[in-house]
Amino acid sequence: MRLLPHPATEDIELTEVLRALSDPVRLQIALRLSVAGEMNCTTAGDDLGVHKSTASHHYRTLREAGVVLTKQEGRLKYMSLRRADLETRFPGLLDAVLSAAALHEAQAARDQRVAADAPAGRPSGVEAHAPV
Amino acid sequence: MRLLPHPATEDIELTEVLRALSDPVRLQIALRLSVAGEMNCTTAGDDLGVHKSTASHHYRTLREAGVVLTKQEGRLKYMSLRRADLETRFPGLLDAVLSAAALHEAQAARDQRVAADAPAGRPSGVEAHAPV
DNA sequence: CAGAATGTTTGATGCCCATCAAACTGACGT
DNA sequence: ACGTCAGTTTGATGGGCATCAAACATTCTG
Repeated sequence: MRLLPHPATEDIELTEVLRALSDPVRLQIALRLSVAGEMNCTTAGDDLGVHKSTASHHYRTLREAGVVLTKQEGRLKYMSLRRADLETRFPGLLDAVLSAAALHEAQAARDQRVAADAPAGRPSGVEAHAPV
Repeated sequence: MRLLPHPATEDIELTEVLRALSDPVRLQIALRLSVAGEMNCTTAGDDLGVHKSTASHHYRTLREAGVVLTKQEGRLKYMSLRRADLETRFPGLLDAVLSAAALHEAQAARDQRVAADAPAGRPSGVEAHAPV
């Protein structure tokens, strides 16, 4: 079992983590990892709608930002969130991001069902602006 | 007193917010706003080390992402964090980011003092890796 | 050993972004 | 009106990033 190169906990940078999580595909990967714990890359990347080389690029970005830990076992690679390290360095951050992402995903799924039920309906209350 | 165009609370997107805060300059602006409350752009952008047009670009990015609210009063523009809106949409997120940024900034300042005291010293414990 | 499975690496492409400089706009003071 | 102040807009530039396709490396299996 080999470990790929990762940044040390104290070298994880806030802006890098935020940038890593600001991509929809990578956020989705992180969300899946938070639900399923350890996953291999194929499982994590299934149905992401991107080419496998693109997914591989995202795995690397997440790893180099310090968001995930990757270890190789045989011909498979397993990723997991660096929960403890991130909690040490940026308390509450990962949970806040993942909770928000989970809610957002649930809402998106709801919107899609509504759109399927009433394809010509209004766009789900987006016109009710109240920016102040 | 005029209000500039902003996204509605329910239209603020997580990935946009994360991307907006993943730039060091914008994170610094957000941090200043969190300490000082409402600020005009000149005050907020002082000593950021970027050209005023670059700063203006960052103000717009923060506004369009839904992070700040901008209102114009005479020839000045005042920005403030959309704390309540962000808390509604992404509970705990902004506080986690700002706390982490504040700590990180304090650490950076400490590192700089240490570097000034011992310019040829070791690079402040970076060699103590413990990635597992 | 041959072949399949699991990712990674290497171009190539197109887009977006951070930055600066210079011109511009809108409001205020004299 | 004239000049100034505060900030925006408009190129221009350079760099990075997301994506795909194709070739590659490594490991397991028949």
